[in-house]
Amino acid sequence: MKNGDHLFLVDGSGFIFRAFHALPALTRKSDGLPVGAVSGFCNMMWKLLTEARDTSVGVTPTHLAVIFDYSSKTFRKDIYPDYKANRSAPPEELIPQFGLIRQATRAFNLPCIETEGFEADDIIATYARKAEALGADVTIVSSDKDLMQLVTPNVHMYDAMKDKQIGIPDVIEKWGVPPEKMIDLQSLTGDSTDNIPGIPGIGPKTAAQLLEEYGDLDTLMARAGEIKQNKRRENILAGVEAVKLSRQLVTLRTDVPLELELDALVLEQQNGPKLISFLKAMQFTSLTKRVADACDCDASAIEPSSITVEWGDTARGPDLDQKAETADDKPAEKTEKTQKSAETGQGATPADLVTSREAVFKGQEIDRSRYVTIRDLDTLKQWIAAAKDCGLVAFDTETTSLDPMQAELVGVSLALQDNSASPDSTAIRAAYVPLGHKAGADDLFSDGLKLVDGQIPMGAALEALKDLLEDTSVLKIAQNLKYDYLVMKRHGITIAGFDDTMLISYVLEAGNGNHGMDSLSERWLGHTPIPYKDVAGSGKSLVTFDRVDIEKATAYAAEDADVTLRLWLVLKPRLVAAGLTRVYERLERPLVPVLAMMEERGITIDKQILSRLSGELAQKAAAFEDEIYELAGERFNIGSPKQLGDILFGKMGLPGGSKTKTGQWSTSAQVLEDLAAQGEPLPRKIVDWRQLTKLKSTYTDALPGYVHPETKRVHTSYSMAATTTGRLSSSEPNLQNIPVRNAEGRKIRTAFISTPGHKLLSADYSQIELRVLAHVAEIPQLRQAFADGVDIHAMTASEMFGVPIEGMPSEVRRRAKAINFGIIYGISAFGLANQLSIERSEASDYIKKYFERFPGIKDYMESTKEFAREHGYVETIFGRRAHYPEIKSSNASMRAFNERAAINAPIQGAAADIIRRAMVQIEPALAKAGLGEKTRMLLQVHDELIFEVEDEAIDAAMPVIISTMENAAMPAVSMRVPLKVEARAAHNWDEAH
DNA sequence: ACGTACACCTA
DNA sequence: GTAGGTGTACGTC
Repeated sequence: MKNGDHLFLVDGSGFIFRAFHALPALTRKSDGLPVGAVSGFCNMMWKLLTEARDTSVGVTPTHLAVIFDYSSKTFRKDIYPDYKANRSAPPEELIPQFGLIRQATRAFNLPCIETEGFEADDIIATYARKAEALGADVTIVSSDKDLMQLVTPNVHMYDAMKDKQIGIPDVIEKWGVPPEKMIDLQSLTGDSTDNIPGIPGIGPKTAAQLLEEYGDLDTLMARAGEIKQNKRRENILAGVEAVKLSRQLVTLRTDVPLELELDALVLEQQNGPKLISFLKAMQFTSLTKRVADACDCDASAIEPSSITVEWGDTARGPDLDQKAETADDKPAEKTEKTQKSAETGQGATPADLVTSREAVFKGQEIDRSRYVTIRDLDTLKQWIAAAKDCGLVAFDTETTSLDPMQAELVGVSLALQDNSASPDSTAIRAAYVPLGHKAGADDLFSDGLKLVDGQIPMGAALEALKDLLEDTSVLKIAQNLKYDYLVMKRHGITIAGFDDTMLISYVLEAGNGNHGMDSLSERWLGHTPIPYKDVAGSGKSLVTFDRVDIEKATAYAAEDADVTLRLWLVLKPRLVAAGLTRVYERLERPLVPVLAMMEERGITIDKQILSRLSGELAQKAAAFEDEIYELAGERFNIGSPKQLGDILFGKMGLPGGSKTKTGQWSTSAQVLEDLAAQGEPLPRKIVDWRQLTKLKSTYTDALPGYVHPETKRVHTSYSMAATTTGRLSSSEPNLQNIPVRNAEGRKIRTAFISTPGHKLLSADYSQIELRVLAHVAEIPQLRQAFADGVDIHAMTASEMFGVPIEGMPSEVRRRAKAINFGIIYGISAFGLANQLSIERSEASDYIKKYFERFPGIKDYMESTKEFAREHGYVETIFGRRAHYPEIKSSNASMRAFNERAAINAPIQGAAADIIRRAMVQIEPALAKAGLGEKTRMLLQVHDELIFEVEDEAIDAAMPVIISTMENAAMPAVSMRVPLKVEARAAHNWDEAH
């Protein structure tokens, strides 16, 4: 930097607050995301960059930086713990804009500067003085009086909102003292917003007058005794210490360590498309147009960029910015021009919210006496209006069943931040709206159940709630929202614009405990919510929620909403601070409506097929029972491992293979197979009997019981937050473990059928986990094999054993296949030996050989373990984390187990991420192809998606589904290995698979 | 009535 | 060797 250069220093943090209050409250059209300050910032930056010369600044910048506050733990806080202590939390609408303005800065290709321990003002002061010393001119884009001490003949300030330059005369005019006396003046006056003490009774006018009279602060303090006014003299004499402290606080530091030198701030060429991409995402149409014109770009050809906000972009269609996202643009991570070290941030940043929110809510007593019951429509409407005003409401439903497909709505609860007391109040109010509480004897001798008086009619309440729940500009917060989503969907309401505290917790802490509301409440709020059984009883005395009296229900239900809101306030900033917003917004939140729809659709099963199968299985099992009793010489309960063990290893004296951890003889299939191999007839029959009875009890007998009385279909329930790796789980019934591996079991799949005029279409990823492994561990041979489409297990065998692929014995391939799977599972010699029924030493040799042939695998395993030990978690290529808190356990087997799991998680988890992405993208892709009504996704089985497709649409749907799935990793991650999907359609699941 | 162990189904 | 859920037996309360 040299004489004649002109450095612009933009006070980013100051601008945000100023713009927020000064400019109209603009929100993004599509989803109500508040963007007023962002808009003001972008307009100002564009103006500065393109026409600064024509404004009152009068010069064009050669260097420019945007400076932000980073840490609330500044050196001022060390000097004076109460510094900025009475500063309130920023308004909710401002919160998402802090991050957006940083993103805007990067979109403008400008350095975005923040340094831990210092405020933006100190950084600005340091740059300004350095530049000045080199002979450059400086313009500080800010109107903050705290910066006025920096003004000199070469350093000006610029109030962008008033388009007014501020020089020495302007400072004198405004404050009555020249810039170099601003420190003295501020030391006397103090600053109530920053909690800087100063002298009571002395404001800017008096301070200026005193400084004029005595020259400077030191002289004034030395001669304070001469002041005539009694009160003023006393105050000043009593405030010597306060003035000293204040002077320290208001004096800007000019020695901040700078990571970016002045020369690094040189103004670079604008990247038109990058900027337009951001502006389009913000939906700033007129500025987009101006920028496009100026840089001669075709804005319509540029995709909106991926932006990350703390909350509010809920209504964004799942594919809106999907196409423009890139793997390198992760949230809250360093970019090359961002100086940032870990730790907390300024009142505004997520990191600071993490600290402050936790401090407020952890252990804060929850006052249930404030909960209200809403019994009339007017009051409900008032609450809804208040919710709209806040833009934020916690919501919960109370129903008659845990199954959302069966549940009848009994009431809803709401919780709001109570802003009536003061704008930054952390008080929360919550209410319960009973809608379907019933009372009366439910027997033959009475009139039966009657609705309790004092409840809003269901229809009217739903109509009012619909207005709130479908309004994307109000963020609905729920715990396990998929449940409430389905319940409300069945009542004609499609919730839009939401956050789910369960999913936020899952993204933050998968692997650390569960994510149910009660445990989250204990963990984060130190509060135990009323147990459900205290309200509805348990066991024999259990009643459905509609029979709970309304007063009790209010305490329970309102508390749920209250706790949910508190959890959100505590957890949401953590998400941003941890850089996990993207995982949450891409892989979790958009899946909620998708899964809800899948659950609602269900799948048809043919009860007759199952019933016939059940009969066959019963007969076959009975035949085995006779033979078993014959061979055993007595009747016993074959299903009891204990009794079976006594027969086999006690009475019959067979050689016992192994014991279970409780000391019982193991009767596992493995042990029985071994005995059968020695020529014993009984164990084989036990194994076969078990298989038959397993199929009967778990599938053919149980499945018909899950057929919904009205839809006549089976509606599974997916859990989004059950696994550590990111996989879904399925229950009631579990449709992810329907038999497939042998002919007898596969018959059960034939009972899963399509409705007339449709077929079931099954599309599954081929070898997805090995492909992920090839990608993450960068194994050249594996990548090549997948690129060439060769048999991966045969290739492995060939590499390891030197056997040519042509004419390879199946046993050789089988071993290689087991090893490949073993690798994914975090191989151990013990496990592999078990799997292949070979000696440990032999398994050990295989593993050694494998590592020699594929050294990248060993590297991957070691580095993954190291990462897990260091961080306590591992990450998928999409950024999802899986936590292994026991990875450093002193128990060797526990430690080894955690290491294997940690090795597996990035592989299994990435595969899970990929299919999640596919699921989010698939319905829009089908809709775009005009197949939305004809193709319905029904089930997910980890690497497989099952659709029900109209016969005539199958040929069109199949390529859409295949390409969406094969490209699902893109563009977030560009896989170095192709993904392969195989699909087939048939009348039943067995033939389709 | 509820929790745990065992066995076994899936990817 | 990874990740799940469910049914049965059997213990405890």
